[in-house]
Amino acid sequence: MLSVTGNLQSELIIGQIEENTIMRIKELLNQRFLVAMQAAGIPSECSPTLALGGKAQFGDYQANGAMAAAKRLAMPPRELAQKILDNLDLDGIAETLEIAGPGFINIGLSNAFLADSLGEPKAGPARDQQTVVVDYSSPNLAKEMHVGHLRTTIIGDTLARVLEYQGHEVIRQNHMGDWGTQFGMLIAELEEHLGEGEQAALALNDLEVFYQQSKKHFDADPEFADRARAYVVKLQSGDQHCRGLWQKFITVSVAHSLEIYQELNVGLTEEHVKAESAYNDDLDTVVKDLVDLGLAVESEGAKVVFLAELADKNGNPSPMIVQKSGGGFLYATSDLAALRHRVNTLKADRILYFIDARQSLHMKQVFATGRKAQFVPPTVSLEHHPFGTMMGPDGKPFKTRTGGTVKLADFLVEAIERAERLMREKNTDLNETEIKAVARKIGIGAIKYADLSITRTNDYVFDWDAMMSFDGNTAPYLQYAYTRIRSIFRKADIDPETFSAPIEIVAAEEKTLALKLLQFDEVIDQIAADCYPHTLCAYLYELASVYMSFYEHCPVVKAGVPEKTQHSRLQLCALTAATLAQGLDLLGIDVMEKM
RNA sequence: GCACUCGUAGCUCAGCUGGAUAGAGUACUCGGCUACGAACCGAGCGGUCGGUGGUUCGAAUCCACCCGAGUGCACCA
Repeated sequence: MLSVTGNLQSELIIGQIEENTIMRIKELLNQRFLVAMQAAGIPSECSPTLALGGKAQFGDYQANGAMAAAKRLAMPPRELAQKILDNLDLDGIAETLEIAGPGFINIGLSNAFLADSLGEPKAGPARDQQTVVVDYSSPNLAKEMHVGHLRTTIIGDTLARVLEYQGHEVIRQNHMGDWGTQFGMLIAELEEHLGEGEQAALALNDLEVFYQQSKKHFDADPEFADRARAYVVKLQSGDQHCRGLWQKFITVSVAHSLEIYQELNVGLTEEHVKAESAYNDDLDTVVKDLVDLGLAVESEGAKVVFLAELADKNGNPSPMIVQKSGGGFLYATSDLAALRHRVNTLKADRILYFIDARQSLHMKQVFATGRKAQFVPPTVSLEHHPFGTMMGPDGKPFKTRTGGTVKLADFLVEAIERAERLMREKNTDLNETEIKAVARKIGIGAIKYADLSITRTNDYVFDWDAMMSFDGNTAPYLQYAYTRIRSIFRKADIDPETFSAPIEIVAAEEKTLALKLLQFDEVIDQIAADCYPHTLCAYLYELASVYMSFYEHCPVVKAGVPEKTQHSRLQLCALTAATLAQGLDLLGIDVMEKM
């Protein structure tokens, strides 16, 4: 029963929901509770605080806001909960509503409501579309990509995909390091190789070896070291010869990175490369502007921005050098130039940085300076989303047996080989080419999932065996769940892409699966906001687990299943397969028909 | 010294703006295939949430202090 006010507001709010969102159950319940709470005379600041039902006995969702509101109104909480229920309209949505414990309201959704919701076509999200710049991967081109580049590349790519899925305009920016001091040394080395008649591509066949060579050369030969230092200056001031050598080096190194991206199934291509050197011509201006604004001052010969907002307890401001005493620029300078480019030219509403947690202070400094200099208006969101380090099974940073850095290229090869070996241990009826193709999807998927499924900000322990065990919360388990579903459709000789039938929910396992399927977009919303992809992994794992229970208890194409039931279950299967594939695709992981 | 991050089952990890008896996986012990793919499912075992105080109807979650680990702190990126 609704009061007049409640009814009006109810229509208003409900109208908005149905107009502009896909079915988001939590949002729907939240709105209905808000209306009921207002009708019950509860101040609008009080939230219904909806949560998933912790346990089966607590319902599908629970509203926990009555207790806080009761305290505010100095009323017995259960009494207030009852008053909310009296004003609550969940006709056709909830089947059971009960007050439990000190004042929890447990909501049991109706089977028919869930079934109908699954039948509705998915509307595209109509929320505000933003232009989002996503800065990720950004390897240093002086060396080969190594495992340290994995997290930024994988997590950043997932967020780019998630935001695109939501309809935002995503601009990927690969801020490659191609302009550091080491490049003097590298092009001096390259010059010698070319002088001996070697081809650039050959000399640079192994960037890691090449780097070590030139470093050794630099340390051992003072004359070479002097030339290297001179080349840095000449390069940055536009000397044609140095620029030519540099370009040869960069071309090879960029190509190497692009190969890795392709192998990793990451959506970064040449068009997303916006390397440090691209901002070279703007660095003078950035510093000049900072000086003119009085933000950068001379200190010990360098131009430094002192940030009082990042001062320590003793009041010492945090210094950030934007120009060296010798006149050279640092990465802080090019980061500021990039910031301005992203705001002014790319028109970003939101700029996301997926960069190692060790850069946190640096990012804070860059953001603070960008704000103070008004390079970035307050309407633009600047977000550093840090991540931890990948550790080996010994709990120390992941290295080769000999203690060296692990090249990403080698790492990927090993993952695929391990996947192939495991496949051969199982009984697979795939032929040789199929095994190769599937092993690639499994190996790469396993690596990415191992990384994505851990809370981003924590260090994580990487363990080949755990990741490749194909048991528990791993990519292969999800891929397996997918193949099992597709197998049902093969057996029934039905095309899951075009199949459509009404859903009828009877068994408990069917309800659990239906509810889980409907929660997909709630999860995606959250990830788009907080940039923690592990919640998507957790969701997909739960979905697959719930499906497996359904699979055990609810026969589909076995003998004796009535056609109506069979079709309903096939529809649940088709939706599960589609949701798994969609979710994995957002993680950059492929599925396959058989494995 | 200062700053940031983190201490949850033997191990690897979840725990959403404070909510009910802290959850998964793994390991270990049982049970389930004349197969919609057992690379699976089910059950059991396993916890003083680093410690001590505080805030309140209610704390793994918020605050303070301590212990322990990692990382970063002006001319590399």
